[in-house]
Amino acid sequence: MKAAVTSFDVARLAQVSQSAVSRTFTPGASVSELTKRRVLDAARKLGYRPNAHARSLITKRSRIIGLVLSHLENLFYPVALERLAQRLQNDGYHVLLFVNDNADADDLVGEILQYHVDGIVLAASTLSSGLARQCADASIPVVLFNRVMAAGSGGAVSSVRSDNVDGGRAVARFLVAAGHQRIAYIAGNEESSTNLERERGLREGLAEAGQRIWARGVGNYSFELARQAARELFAGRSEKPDAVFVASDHMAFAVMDTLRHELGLRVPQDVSVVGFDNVPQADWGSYRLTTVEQPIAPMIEATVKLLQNYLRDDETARRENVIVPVQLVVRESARQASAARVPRRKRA
Amino acid sequence: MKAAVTSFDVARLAQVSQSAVSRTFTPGASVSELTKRRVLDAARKLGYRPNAHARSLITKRSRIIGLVLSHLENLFYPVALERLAQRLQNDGYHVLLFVNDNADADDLVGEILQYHVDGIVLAASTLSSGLARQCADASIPVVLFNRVMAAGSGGAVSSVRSDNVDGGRAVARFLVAAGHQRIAYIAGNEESSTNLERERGLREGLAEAGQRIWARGVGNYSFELARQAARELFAGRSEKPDAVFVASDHMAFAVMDTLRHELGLRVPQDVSVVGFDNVPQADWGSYRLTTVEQPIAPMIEATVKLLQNYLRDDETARRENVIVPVQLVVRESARQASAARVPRRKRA
DNA sequence: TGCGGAATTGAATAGGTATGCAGGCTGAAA
DNA sequence: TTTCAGCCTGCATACCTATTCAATTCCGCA
Repeated sequence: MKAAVTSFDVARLAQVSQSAVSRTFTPGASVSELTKRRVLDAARKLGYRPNAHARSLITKRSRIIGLVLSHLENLFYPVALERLAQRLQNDGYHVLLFVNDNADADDLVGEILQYHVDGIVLAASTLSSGLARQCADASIPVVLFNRVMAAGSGGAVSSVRSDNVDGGRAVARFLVAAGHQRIAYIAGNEESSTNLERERGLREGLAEAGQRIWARGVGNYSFELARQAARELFAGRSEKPDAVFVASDHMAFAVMDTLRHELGLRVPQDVSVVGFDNVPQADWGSYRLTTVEQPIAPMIEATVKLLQNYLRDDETARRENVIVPVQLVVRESARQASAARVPRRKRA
Repeated sequence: MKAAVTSFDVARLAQVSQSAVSRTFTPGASVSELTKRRVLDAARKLGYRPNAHARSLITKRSRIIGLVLSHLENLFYPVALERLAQRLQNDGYHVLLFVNDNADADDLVGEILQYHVDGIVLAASTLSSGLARQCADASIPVVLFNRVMAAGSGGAVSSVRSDNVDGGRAVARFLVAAGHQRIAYIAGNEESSTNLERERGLREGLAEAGQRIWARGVGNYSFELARQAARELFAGRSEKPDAVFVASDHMAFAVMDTLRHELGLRVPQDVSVVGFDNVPQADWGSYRLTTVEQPIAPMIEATVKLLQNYLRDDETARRENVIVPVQLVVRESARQASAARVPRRKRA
């Protein structure tokens, strides 16, 4: 096993000092063209690369962003992950990934902190206020992606999310306009901010028309539980819902499959189904799901901006809550208002 | 901005030497219960965590695995990623993630090497032989996941993949047994080992029955291109294929949607469709896709084992190519042999 | 030719931890 | 009581790089 090649090895071969080597690899440092070239030559011959650990030890910048993720089976997250990683790579940052299927991420964040990351993005769980304060103390920006912290649990945690309330409201209006009378809701994780906000929006929107949520099930953002919820909503009732708003596309697919292939109902003729997220599959021919789009690109952009502002201004830009506007994408899984018929959105 | 808390701070508060602090956090080191407790107390009060960079600088072990990924929109990869990350976390390793949509990963691996990772998993692209040798020189194990290096391009690179040839052969036999006469193939990326092997298996299996691939399209593992390929295969021909083997589930969904909702064909009555991967969606009611299962759990297990063996034995366990057996999962997207009818596989 | 300022350069040090080494302590065996 | 092994402990050092500071070189200009 060869010993790792260090800047001293390169310096010796290039007949310069170690400082010169370091400066060659530090953008903006003062080195002449000549020595820079000799250093780069020697470095290439030896296969030298600066040691990121030693570097971040002294710079106090690791150029690593910690990312906590879960629900990878819901395409929304892989797609967001891909965008975020790409975006950060372009800025010279790297992603240290943690997958967490438990409730809270405290222990994981503990591990992340060992790496003295430059920032943390939480797209899975939320954070205890203790850990949040610890991150603030260490001047590490934390951004909650697609979720928000329970009020009162202080700490300097920012968040980026889409306008869930407005999305829910838009769905309510859309369904009411189409003449639906018995609108059901299938919830995600009951405690999650996304679910609470979407349901609130739905309720408010229905209230405008003097309606209420006619029936309710819980899918907990899981495919299987959403199937189960759909069965229960439609089984052994004299009157069944005539529309279902499902808190995520991923669950909406489960609901559509169950309605069509298990309960023999037609979508949208017998039941309208509307989802939330607009994942790629929503556009697929088998579903053509009407849904609320969470615009990933702006959400990622906002996330990166929050991190960078914090790193630049150091301490000023704290605790900002960005809300990105959403848009209803109308496809064919839900009945449309017959009066003013909207032209069908063309398929991509 | 508070200065980071170091082992010296903890030592001072706990009235011990810095060595004692270090030993407290080094499993198996020689510390008495008493001092250990005092150190842990002090550490908790100060919120101290060992600095991973400094640690890996001296240990020469970063406990980081570099992972290069792409095609996140194909659920096979997110699911594999989730499993791998979980598995490594349990062993105290962490994943440094790189997303790459270009052809080769050389520049990315260059960046990875800066972090002196303990291992590299490539699930996206493959490696130039130059970089491969450089990794070998640095004693960094490299495992190709779900792909294999072109023969001849030496270097100590291991690989884990499923038995693609056998899978292709199984599909051929299954389709032939069902009486299909005009079997088409829709390829993935033409140069990828997965595609080459799956197509070879199909060809061999058909040859057993005196058949050949009746028609062929290329989807390049993309949803949109697979749609396109399906259109071309079925448009303006007097005779159309009566079965299609698609090189990945992800493309197979596109093909099914196009056949059913655009070309008005019934699956499986008019055309049989078979995929490869067995991603979760294959079990969904709208597709019920007959497909070849790539068993993720064993593949992940093999990957981790390869890495660990290398790290343990240091230099011995190199260049091993693991092939995991596959299995045909029969659902309803393909016609079945009428003679010996197989009982339909129950839905999960 | 001489001079001042700018541009480069090298020596030395810091950053936070693990670990070899030697000394101190305890307890048990003799 | 003496001796010796076995634990613990602290000191000092190494890991690899970025950066400060002082010294040196370079260049144009008078």
